Amino acid sequence: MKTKYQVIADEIRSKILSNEFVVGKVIPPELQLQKDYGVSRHTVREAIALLVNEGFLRKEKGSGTYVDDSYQRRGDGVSSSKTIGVITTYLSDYIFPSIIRGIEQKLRENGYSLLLASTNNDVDQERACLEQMLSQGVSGLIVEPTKSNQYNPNLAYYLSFKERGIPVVMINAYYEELSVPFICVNDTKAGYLATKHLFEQGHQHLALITKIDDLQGKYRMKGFIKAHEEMRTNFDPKNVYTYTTETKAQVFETLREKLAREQEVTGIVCYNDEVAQGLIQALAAMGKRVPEDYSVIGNDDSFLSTAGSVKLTTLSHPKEELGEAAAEWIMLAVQQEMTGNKIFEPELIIRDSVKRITN
Amino acid sequence: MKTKYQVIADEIRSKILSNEFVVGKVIPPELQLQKDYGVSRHTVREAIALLVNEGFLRKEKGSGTYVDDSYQRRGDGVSSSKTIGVITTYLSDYIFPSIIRGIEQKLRENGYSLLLASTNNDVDQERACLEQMLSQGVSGLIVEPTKSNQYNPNLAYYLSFKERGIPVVMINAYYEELSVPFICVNDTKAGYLATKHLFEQGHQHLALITKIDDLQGKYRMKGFIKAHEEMRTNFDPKNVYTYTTETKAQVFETLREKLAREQEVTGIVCYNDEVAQGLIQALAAMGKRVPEDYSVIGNDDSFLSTAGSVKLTTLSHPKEELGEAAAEWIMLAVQQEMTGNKIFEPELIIRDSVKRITN
DNA sequence: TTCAATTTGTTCGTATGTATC
DNA sequence: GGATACATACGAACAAATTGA
Repeated sequence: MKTKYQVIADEIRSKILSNEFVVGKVIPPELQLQKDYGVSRHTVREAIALLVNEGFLRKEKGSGTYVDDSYQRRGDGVSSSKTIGVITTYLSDYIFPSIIRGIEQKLRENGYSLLLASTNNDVDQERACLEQMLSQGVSGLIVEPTKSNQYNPNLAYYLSFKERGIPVVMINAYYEELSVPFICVNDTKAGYLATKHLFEQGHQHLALITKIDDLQGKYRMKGFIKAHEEMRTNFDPKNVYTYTTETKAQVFETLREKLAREQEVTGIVCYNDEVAQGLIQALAAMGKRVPEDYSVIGNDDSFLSTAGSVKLTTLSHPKEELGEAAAEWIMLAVQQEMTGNKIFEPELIIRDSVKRITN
Repeated sequence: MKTKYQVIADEIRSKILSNEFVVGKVIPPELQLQKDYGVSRHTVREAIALLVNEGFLRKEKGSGTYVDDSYQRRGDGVSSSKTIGVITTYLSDYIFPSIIRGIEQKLRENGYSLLLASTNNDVDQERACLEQMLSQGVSGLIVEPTKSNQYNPNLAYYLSFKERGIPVVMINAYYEELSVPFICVNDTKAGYLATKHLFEQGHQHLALITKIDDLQGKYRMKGFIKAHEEMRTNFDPKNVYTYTTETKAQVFETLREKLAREQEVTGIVCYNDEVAQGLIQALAAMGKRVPEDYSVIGNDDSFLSTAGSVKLTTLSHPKEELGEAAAEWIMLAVQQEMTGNKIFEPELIIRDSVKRITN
């Protein structure tokens, strides 16, 4: 269990790293902190002593306790000169290993080191990762945002990087509230191409399964809608099934019931290959086959698209290439050479999960 | 005027420097010093805290306060940096993402950072990685050895870590020339269990495909041989097919010719699931089916074992758990608490790629 | 310049928790 | 298990430096 003074020290450290306590300014006096945290002055002093030792604070008798930044230029962390931080949601799943591989490869070729952390798509863990990167003094940061379509409580940390002149680039998605450069796939187009392909194969009533806690899901839905508009077709909002990281496990249960009632639907656009393969299994459990009974289309061209019993029609994703692009971007940015956003265009990859329908 | 605790600290420091308090020995406990100097315990603790900070003393809870000599090598690598280097052969392939995930998870939970690099199983790249880790000043290193069964030209670097007091632990394999602690799977047993299972299912003539540039392949072969000895059966050395990282691509070509000539062989033990799935595809191209024509057994229980058309009978691998164990080991080692090697025992996982033969 | 308020520094006392031998 | 030794936490008092009225 953490001791009181450690907890208080952690909180103060967080406030420093998120720029709530600004470098060079005083923090509240001991008496105030004592009241704030409901502890004795001794305990507050222990916490402060810890942070002074770490180089986050500096005390001046009679005046106050000031925020210091000497922790950055101590031989403590890694030699910050050529270290790039990488924060992703997941490490071992899906296409993430490929992206990380692309980043690592490129960085090491150029003599940079890679400091890695993952958030498991949880904002509290994201905060911990950001604090880690700030204390380690990385010279650049590549981030895949956590829950990019929800309000993010860690924006202060990102601003903190900006104020310290540490470049940040986002991959796969970005926080719309924040003007941070990004390297993404054109997800609207991906959703559009998937939907259009099903229309072209003669499907008239489509469903969509999409994730709505991240921006990719939102944009893929946007493409789904755009294709409908272009076809001058209306779609039934009931046929849009949404889920989040937390409800992922239950999505197929609710879907089975609903799909049984919607007899018209013949084509289903999926958020990604993982969902598409899950859907195919769920359909199989209902006695429905792909592509005979339903046409299904995935996204990301992951190993899952060719791993299951049905080879998925899907959309391409740059993976390694995206990782390499992010690495190159950040290395340029560290040398003060800023470049613009980069957007990869997805392409349709036709395999076996879509059937042509003729009326 | 000097404060009381400064005076006391000065006296204790003098006693250390004049060898009255000998390096490595305990100094009198707080209660005693309190009486000696006629002050409160708190004052004694202030004095001791000062000296601990200067590196003259080291406190051990429940035991005592010891004289330390770390003040002599200050500014050196003794710093409390909390960065662990991780070097693996591959990042995005096979079971490696899971292992890395296990390491990352555990390290971050405990406030450590992870510096990542990969060698692509190439010793030159391994050297670059090791140099990077040394210059970054990591406080511990987790390594999956590159070509562990071949002479390694980078042993000097590993010795360099040892000299600097930076703990190193190897995972999956180790360099036999080097006495470095390791966390591995019992690969001999894995090979043995696989072979034994085929015997038990009635197969009498077995082949082995194994990788011989790493130790795992060597040990898995050892298990293969051990099972034969136990069965008092001879095996034909012609039926042992070996490959290396560089010849991996061609292994199935040579195998197809040879297997066509060896009519007796009905069961094949594979180095891992990747090879097993490749074999199944190569056999399919010859018009042979698994398990009807050949029984095949994989290793590592990777996602590949259930991804293909045939679900593989294989052997378990701890993956995440191994990563976590490595992380825990290195964190203990950084705190000078050394523990021994750890060996995970594999278990047989029966799926569909082995057929029972009756004569 | 002085003075009072504020803030950190030093020192005492006491009680309880927890690791080690 | 019990004694020892360090760890955490509370409370109180006065000292010393700074700040701003």
